Amino acid sequence: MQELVSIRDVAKEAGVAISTVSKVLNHYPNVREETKQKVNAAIAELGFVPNTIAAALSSKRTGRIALVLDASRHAQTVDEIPMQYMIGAINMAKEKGMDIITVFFTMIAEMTVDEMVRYFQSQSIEGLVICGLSKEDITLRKLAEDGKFKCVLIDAPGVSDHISSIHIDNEKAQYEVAKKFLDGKPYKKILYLSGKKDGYVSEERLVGMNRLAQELGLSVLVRTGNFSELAARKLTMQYAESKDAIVCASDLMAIGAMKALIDMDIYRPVCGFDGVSLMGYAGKQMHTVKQDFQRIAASAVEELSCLMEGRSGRDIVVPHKLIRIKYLDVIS
Amino acid sequence: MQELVSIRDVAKEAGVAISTVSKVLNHYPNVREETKQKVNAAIAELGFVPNTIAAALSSKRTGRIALVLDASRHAQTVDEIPMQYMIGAINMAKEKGMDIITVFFTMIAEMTVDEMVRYFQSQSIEGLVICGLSKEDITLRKLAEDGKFKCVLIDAPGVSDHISSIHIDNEKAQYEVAKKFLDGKPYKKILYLSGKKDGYVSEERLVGMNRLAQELGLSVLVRTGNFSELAARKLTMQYAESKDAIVCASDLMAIGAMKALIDMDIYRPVCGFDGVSLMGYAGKQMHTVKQDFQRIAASAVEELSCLMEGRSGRDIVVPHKLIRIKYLDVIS
DNA sequence: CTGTTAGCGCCTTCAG
DNA sequence: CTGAAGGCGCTAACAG
Repeated sequence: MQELVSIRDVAKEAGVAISTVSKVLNHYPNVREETKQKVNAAIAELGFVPNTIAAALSSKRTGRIALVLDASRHAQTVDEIPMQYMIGAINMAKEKGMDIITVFFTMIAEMTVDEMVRYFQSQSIEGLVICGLSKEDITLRKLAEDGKFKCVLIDAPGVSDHISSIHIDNEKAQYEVAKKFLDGKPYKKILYLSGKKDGYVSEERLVGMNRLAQELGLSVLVRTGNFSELAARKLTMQYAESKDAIVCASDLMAIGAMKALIDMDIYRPVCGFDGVSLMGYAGKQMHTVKQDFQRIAASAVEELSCLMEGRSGRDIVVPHKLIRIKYLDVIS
Repeated sequence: MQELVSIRDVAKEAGVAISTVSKVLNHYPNVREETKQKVNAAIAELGFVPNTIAAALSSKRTGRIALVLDASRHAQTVDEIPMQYMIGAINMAKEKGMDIITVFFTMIAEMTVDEMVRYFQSQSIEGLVICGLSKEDITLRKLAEDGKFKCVLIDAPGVSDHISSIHIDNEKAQYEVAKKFLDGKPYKKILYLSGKKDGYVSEERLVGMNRLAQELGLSVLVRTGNFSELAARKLTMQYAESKDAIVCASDLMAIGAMKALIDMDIYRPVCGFDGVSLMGYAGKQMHTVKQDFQRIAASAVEELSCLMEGRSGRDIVVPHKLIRIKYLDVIS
């Protein structure tokens, strides 16, 4: 019902062999310019569309990858970050001529490593971009390390021959944004809302914060907010009164903190991390790191395509920016 | 590198013919329970994973669909609605054993109908779920009507033998939410921020609003906000002062209006439409229609799978709810 | 109810 | 540089 014209027809039309058409399709080197022209003319003439399914079956290379992400971890939030990842990844995949499907953590959460392998194999997936793998996701971690699939981890370590890692310099970013926020100000007693207890990025950010504290002689109370807006809200209500300012390891927690402060009817400056536009809706102008999630995901897909061509895994650090963000506006 | 065990091996292991294995795999009726057991045992034993690529090539049925959506139309917003669509669609696709890819309007915006057809054909796509097709998207509309692909349109009309439409009753929803918002209140002069000038859903919502106005004897000033937060902001600044209340055809416009009112330092009640959680961040409690975008997308995928099995297109109206929403909370 | 036999559309050695 | 031939893993008639 769909495919009417096949490589066979093109070959006939161009007066060449099937394999020759295949060769020009796949940009093989050894084809005379002249025949290439003929073939391309025939392709255009017939409106031929190569059948990727058949190509995949034959070549054993599907060019299919999966974007694995968490769309539910933060129950109370909007979905800006995963959406940005998707946009970046999907666009890059298209550019690279790869096929990409999206898989949510929840869809595979209950599976064993083996079941995951089968699931992805049955989909003919060759590579994975995994966003925000946490230390607790041991099954997924094993899947990555297992070696059946090439992997790019966003915001998680674990480079090997078939795994790359891509992330910002969290330590530096936290240091810088907090410094810009605090330096030269009289705020000395800081409430720092950290992410996860043993989270990869959380730990790095905490190191950055501590380094700054040392440097500026701050006293920092660290509390674990689990990247949760609600937890941040509660912690703020509990600890903020006696502090001068609040630094958060994520924008979402910054929003929770800020909303809490409003409800408490006290003012404390708040500093975020991520640069989501949702920040602009929270009320006032806020300092934050700006992560370009679209670009990060795009780079991840690019890296994955390299891995699939045989290159070895590597560690990629992408740059970040510092901004202040407010409703409908961004100030760099 | 991936598929080690094939249907052939299973057949050998089970001591049956290849086609028999295929039959149990595809749940054909005429297989003796006993042999079915044997085959399944062999499958489990060998950890066999059917290769969907080969199956698709052979059967000419790929079970692949595309979710086509707009992730950029409202430049200034977060991406809650498209994300909800994706989650609903992807989960249902998995449940139905279908393969789903996401395509953004921007990726195909410049294409002709023909190019779109080829693009989807090359991806072996058999059906499309198109979200928020507007009257201006004539190329995409033609693609849908062309008949090469089964289509389900979310929030756009156009039922035919191969096209279904799915949406809430916009007229009723707008009537109801505005009624709940206004009935029994002294607000008589209403500013109504409509969506698009000739938009499908916009027109219906406007009808609902007008019906209510008639009924309650309201005077309604209608202005077109294009579903834009910024436009709503401007219109509010321009017209709100002399009005008693503002009714908006989308949550995003409601937020724009509300933020404007705050900046103007006047108070006017605002009513929204959609029920996005972003509303909760905008400041105060707001009335709104609640659309369950996840369910809508899930139903769309389900409907598409029916279409692909040969059923004719139809018009599906899904129920909506009315809620009041505020930060981290929903009041029904 | 089960096995045999052609392909699906393309890629890929291998001769020519 | 080009063509012929043999699959990739599976499905779908058709025989048996």
